Parts: sequence; structure tokens; C-alpha cells
Amino acid sequence: MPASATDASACQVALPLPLPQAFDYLPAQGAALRAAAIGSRVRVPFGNRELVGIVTGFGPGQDGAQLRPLLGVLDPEPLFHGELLQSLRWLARYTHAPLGEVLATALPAALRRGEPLPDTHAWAWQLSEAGRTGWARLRAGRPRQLAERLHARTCDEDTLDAQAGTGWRSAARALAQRGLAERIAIPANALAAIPTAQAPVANAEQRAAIDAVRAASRAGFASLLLDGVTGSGKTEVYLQAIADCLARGRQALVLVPEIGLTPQMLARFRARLGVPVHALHSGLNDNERARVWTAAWRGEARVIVGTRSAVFTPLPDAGLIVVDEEHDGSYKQLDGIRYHARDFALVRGKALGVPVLLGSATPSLESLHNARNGRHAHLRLPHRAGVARPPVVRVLDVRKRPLQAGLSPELLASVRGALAGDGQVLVFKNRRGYAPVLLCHDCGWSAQCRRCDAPMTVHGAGRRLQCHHCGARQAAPPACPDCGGLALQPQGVGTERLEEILAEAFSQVPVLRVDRGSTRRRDALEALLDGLGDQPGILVGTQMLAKGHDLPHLTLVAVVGVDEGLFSADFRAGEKLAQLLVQVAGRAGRAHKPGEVVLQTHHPGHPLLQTLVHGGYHAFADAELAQREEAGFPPFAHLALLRAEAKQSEPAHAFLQAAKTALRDADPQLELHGPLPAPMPRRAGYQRAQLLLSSPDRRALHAALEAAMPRLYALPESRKTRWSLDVDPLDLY
DNA sequence: AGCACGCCGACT
DNA sequence: GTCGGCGTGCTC
Repeated sequence: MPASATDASACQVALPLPLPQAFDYLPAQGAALRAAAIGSRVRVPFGNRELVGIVTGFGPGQDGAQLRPLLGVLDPEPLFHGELLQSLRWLARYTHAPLGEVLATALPAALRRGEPLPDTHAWAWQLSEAGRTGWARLRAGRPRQLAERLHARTCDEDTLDAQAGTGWRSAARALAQRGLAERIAIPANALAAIPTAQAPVANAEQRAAIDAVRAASRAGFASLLLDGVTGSGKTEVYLQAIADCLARGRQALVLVPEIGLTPQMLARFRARLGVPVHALHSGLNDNERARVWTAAWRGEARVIVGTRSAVFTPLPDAGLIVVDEEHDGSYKQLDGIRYHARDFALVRGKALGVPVLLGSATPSLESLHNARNGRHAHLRLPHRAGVARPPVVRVLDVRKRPLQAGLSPELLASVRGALAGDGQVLVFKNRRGYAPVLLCHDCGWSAQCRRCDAPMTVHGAGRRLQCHHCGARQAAPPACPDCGGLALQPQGVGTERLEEILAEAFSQVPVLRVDRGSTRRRDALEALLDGLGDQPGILVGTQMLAKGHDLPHLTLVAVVGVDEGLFSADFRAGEKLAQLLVQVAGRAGRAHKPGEVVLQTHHPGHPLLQTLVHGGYHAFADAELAQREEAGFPPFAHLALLRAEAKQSEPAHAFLQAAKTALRDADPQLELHGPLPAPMPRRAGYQRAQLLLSSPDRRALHAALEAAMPRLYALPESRKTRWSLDVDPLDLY
């Protein structure tokens, strides 16, 4: 019997579950329910619980299956439609992840839970009737200053945060208590921030880059690689391109690495652009995130600056996407849906028909490759803007030199010299803690993590042990657990120990340690650096110091412990080290003082260091690209990594072995390596293994995955192991 | 992923 | 005699 038209029309819903299929429901019935539309959130019964899903289509109901009705339609109009929905469907196909999980990842948590779209009005302060007539009688002080500002114009709270200093809230409360001022809600797009800074005159290179973005905007989609050395003024190019975009009445989305989104940087954007700048970062709570997302969805937010997940911001009036520090590894999500925000930004730019501007002083080899084969326009800013000179780089051979906590006498002399010249010094060491290993000098025992195949890092000047992989902590043993000897010694050097040694050697200046251990809170770094001011002093730190905060008084950057990075097995280790070195070196001599960089190493002749020091980053990139081509690694081949972990290693291996068979059946040509134990086989009590897929042809790789995925979900082994697929893995860990 | 159902050990 | 361990099966 043929089904009637209404029977045939089941509503397909993508649910946030690790299941590949959509689920069908009976469409909403009755006057109380809105009609479901593709892209709307709906509440559905699922087993004996309720879930929030997204309508992805309508079709014939499944044969025989008993459809249950939708419980409710949550949105009067679809949250996802047009370009964003289309791009997210692409992302689900590309990552081979369930669409429901991708759509859930793209929503702020509050909306994922089914909460209604929040109000997006901003709060502003204005003088009351009494305030307008009476403010002039106030005596001098903070409340009067604020009243004067509000007399000139109503101010929104973001602007006050940016321009009125930290104490404005108590001043506002004081005015409100006396009935002189009031807090009012205004629509976000009614705000007009007044630029407080003028655009500097761009130099010829910046001008050319700005013009290129402008020309690209007229043409629709274009991808542009802004390849500019540190201090060349990339941000100025972004600002003028964004200003152009705003002038055309369009929205701009700016992605920055987590560490790059500093209050300093936001303040600069706010000072220059004549509209509110909406920040999206990990410091916001669920409601604040949902508000910014919704303001963008409504077209009210015109400039959105955010970290990785901001790439999912809806942009109904898109005009430009900027990805700052495009080489940065934090753009890749490492769990859940493993997307790369830079790559997804390019996909969205193409679908939106707007230019995507990728900026970096050390572009990823992928982007350089794309620039060379013509996929990206290549814009270069090879010179520092203004008067700043590039730093002088010196490779310090420390073979056979006496080392004190890993520091050579020559390096200490350089530090002394820089301090004597009233400069600040950055000592860079990419190793947190006091020492990487606790060793028994009598029997050779070392402290290993109980749940990981890794040594525990020594903290607290030797008193505590911590595993950097699973977070386990314990007190350091007073004696060797193996031989009972008392000769336990911290081996190697971390930032804590460097801080200790340097504080001892240079007791006349402040020594500040900056790493994830010392600056847990968001503003802690700000406060620390503000405290230092322009006084001579020493900063000891990890990657955290390689970018982000401006350090205008640095005259010496001393890099200690490059050697660990020179011989890593990972194919991307060289690229990461080169980028890190160039980024750290770029911090020296930003203002008027010339900068010096000292690289202390036992391998002064290593090709990476030689190429980098004598030829610069591009010479390194040329050599590295040639090697990647030779070895068949990205960007000349495409990778996917299937990972599996379980309490015992057998189920993980069995799953990967079965997966290998499925993939082999799908494409006998596909290169498959494994299953092999992961480089660190045991982590947090789980045995980990992986299967690497590689192909010179991206299409072939994806076709094989597409064909094999349903089989992977269906494998009985898949239930006994936690598994995930990482397309374009950044490292093979 | 959750959640129920279902069949085997140490506890009120 | 029960509470609870996690194996396995299902969810429109």
C-alpha cells in the first residue's frame, strides 16, 4: 500500500551522538507546535531520555520503524541555514564525523542544551534627567569624571571597560545611587564606538597588501597569505582591511591563537575600529558565548575576534575572515571533532565569497606550498616597520663548556651585558617544572608515572612530582624506593630551576617565571609584566612567551635547550622548532633598542640551525619542503590517523587490525602503516595504538574512509575500545 | 554517548 | 538472601 504524502514526510534529525545516522521523527502536529524547518533545533524523545537535535531534512519514514513525534520545535527560524549549514555538512564529510556531533560542536553550550536565543542588547550608561542638570555640581573625583564622559555621550560597558579605566563601575554605582545615572539596554548594532586612535600611514609594502585584500573583496573569495616578519605591521594590514570591510557594511571575523588574544590586542582593535569588537575566548561563560554567537547570527556583531571555535560564528553579512598566526597549532582541535580552524575558515570564505587573509611570520609549510602553487596570493612584508632593526642571531657552541644548570658562562655574560645596558632579558626554555626527571644516583632508578609511560617532572625545587601527561601529583620520595639510597637528584633543567639559578646569579634584578604553572589566571601575566615595567629584569619562560604580549624592552633573547627539538622523530618537529625559534627571536629589539638572540646548543652545525640562521625561515622552509616531498609527507601526501585506546592493548589492536582490513577492502592501493603502539604507549592508564593512512591523492583517501566508516562503527571490536579518526593529524601522537 | 537489561561475587 | 560489577544491545 503506498504511503500517503503526510506519512512519507518524516523529519530527519541529527543528534549529538557518536552514531553515523540521522533519526526520523513524526513532524510536529497541532497548533501549539511550530513547523520544523531544516536547521531548527528540536527536542526529541530518544530511548527514555530527551535530546536536542537539528533538523537536517525530510523524507520517507523508515520502513517498519515506529516513528515517535517531535516534542517541540525550539527555534522560530532555523539557527543553521545557507552557508554555515552547507559548510558544516562539508566539515562532517571531511572529518568523517557524525553530522549531529559537528552541529553540536558548532553551537555554544547554552544553545546546544536547548536554551532560547538570548537577548543581544548591550548595557550602556547614560545620565538621568537629574544627572544632566546636576552633574556639574559634583566635586572632583571618579564619579564626576564618569559623569562628564556620559554627558558627552551615552557609553556602552565595553567602551567604558576599554576607555574609562578599571574603577568606572564603582563610580557608576555611586552616580546611580544618587539618581544621576542609569543603566539601559540598547541593541548591539546601535552602538557606535568612537575610534580613539588614528590609523598610522602605511608603508609601501603594507599599502600593497591592503590594496590586494581590497581588490580580492571585489572579486569574492580569495585566499591571501600575508607573510610578514615579526614587527612588519601585519596587524595594521588586518585593521585597515577590517575597516574597509566595515565601510562596505560587512562583518569581519578574526581568528587568533588562544595566547594571542590578549587584552592589549583587543584594546588596539577597539581603539581603531568605530564599532564594538566582540571577543570569543575561553574566559567567557556559557551565556556570554551564546550572546556573542547570537549577536553575530542576527548581524548585530560586526567584528568578532575569537579563538579556534569562533570559526563557527554565523556571518550573515560576511565581508572578511582573518586568521592571525595561521601556522599556530592551537587552531587544530585535538579531541571530539578534530577540525582545523584555519582550513575550515578557508572553506567558509569560499562558500561565503569573501577573502580569507592568513597572516604569519612563519607560515605553515602547507600555506607556503599553497602560495607557491598559486592557491594563495602571496603578500610579503619582509621588513620591520618603523625604525626597529632585526635582531642579531648568534649560535653559541657549548660543547665541552662548563654548564651551570645548563647555562654556559658565555650565555651568563651576555645576560649580564644586556642587564648592564638597562635591557630586559628573555631566557626561553620549552620545559616546565624544576627538572624533567628525578634520578637515583646510586642505582639508576627514576620516578615514572604510575599510569603513563613517562617520567614524572620534578616541581617545587625537588619536593613534588607531577606527570605532565595525566596530571598525577605526589610528593617526591625522601629516599630511593628501589635501593633506599638518599642520592635522589633532579636531572636536567626546567623553567623553575632556571628561575632559581638566575635569581641567585642576578639578585639585583627581578626574575619572573612565565609558564602555565606560574600564570594560571588569565590576567596574571598582564599583572606580572606590568609590575616589571621598563626596569631591567629577566623573564624565564616556555612557549607562552613566544607570542602574545608585547615586550618592548627586551634586548636579549637567550634560547636554552634547542637540542631536545633537533632530533625528534615526528615529521613536523623541525617545522615546529623553526617556527618557535623565529617567533621567540622576533621578540628581541622591538622598539628602539637593537636586539640580540643567543642560541645555546651542542649541535651548532645542525642543518636546521645553519639554514635558519644563515638563510632565514624561507630557506629553512625550502629545504624542509624538499624533504617532505622526498619522504612523501604533507603537504605532498595526505594523512589520516586512526587511534584506539583501551585498558588492555589487545582490544585496541584488534580493532585497528579489523579496521585495516576494512580499509584495505575499500582501497587496496591505500598506504596503511600499523597498527603500531603510539609513541607513548600508555597514557593515563590506557594502552594506545594507531593506524596511519597515507595517500598522495586526497580524494582516494577520503573515498576509502567514506566506504569503510560504516563498517568501523559496526565492528564488534569497536565497542571494546575508545577510538577516533584524525584527518590531517598535526602530530602522529 | 547514555541507559537498561542481565547474569555472577562479597556484604547488610 | 540482596547490592552491584560491567558485557552487550538499542536508541527513530
